[in-house]
Amino acid sequence: MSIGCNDEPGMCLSLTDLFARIGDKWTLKVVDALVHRPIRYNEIHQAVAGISQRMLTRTLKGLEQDGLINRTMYLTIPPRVEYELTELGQQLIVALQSLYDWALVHQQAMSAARANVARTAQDEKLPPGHD
Amino acid sequence: MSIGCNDEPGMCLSLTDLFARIGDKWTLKVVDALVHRPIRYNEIHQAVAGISQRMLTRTLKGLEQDGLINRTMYLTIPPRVEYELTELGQQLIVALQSLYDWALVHQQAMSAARANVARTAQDEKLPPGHD
DNA sequence: CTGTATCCGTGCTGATACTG
DNA sequence: CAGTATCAGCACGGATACAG
Repeated sequence: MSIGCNDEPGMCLSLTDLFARIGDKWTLKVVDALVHRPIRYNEIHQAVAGISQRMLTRTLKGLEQDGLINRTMYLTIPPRVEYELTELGQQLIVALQSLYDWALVHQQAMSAARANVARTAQDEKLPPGHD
Repeated sequence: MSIGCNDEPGMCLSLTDLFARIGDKWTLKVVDALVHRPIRYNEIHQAVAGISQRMLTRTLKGLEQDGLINRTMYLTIPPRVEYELTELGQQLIVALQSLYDWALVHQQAMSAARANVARTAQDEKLPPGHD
């Protein structure tokens, strides 16, 4: 059982590198916006709350570079650009599912642990034996 | 098929939040160092190439807060502190496995796509039709 | 509509020095 | 050995203005 992030150089590039690529602030959300069907630039912009044009364009470019999405441009007036997941992109979604499932089940445990630590830290700050 | 990052607020917190927690520069590598057995601070420091004391301590604290690892301190001289994965942490490793498998299979495709794009970009910069 | 270009603040990170 | 404290650099991301 290992995820091989400190083994040989070749192994390290896999998970760590994948996270470096899709683990940023927006990529996952943008990908999620494309899950169901091809979708236009502005639609993504609306679907992904809070993203700026700059970041949306950057994220889409990155995903396109990695072969996870396709960009299709229609030279109409006004112009129209659609983005869709490639086969590779769809398979990534599938691979992410198990992690998603884990997160659904265990995020509560993580939050609880975090809250517990926070509470303990609070206690430490109280004057000892002030009863 | 969805990873629910733009759905209701409750869903969005799962995968995105998980990535926010373990998707940073070091967490995965530190976790990987703990996979096999309890391990001491300095051992991790050596196992995870390039990490600074500051980042190692921070990362360990974060993992401990999330309930993914346990810290055990032995008040010997010199002091000795061991870190180990909790049940939760070990289950996370399992969940990461499928993503790891995917990465192993497809990172080549992603790299290829990236290289292809880079080459295309090069072509665009060349003077057209100069034989 | 679909981007690009620029500026700028913030936060992450590494380096270094210090402590129990 | 196992951290903590402080500072400085830089990359990331946001806001805004502009372009095809």
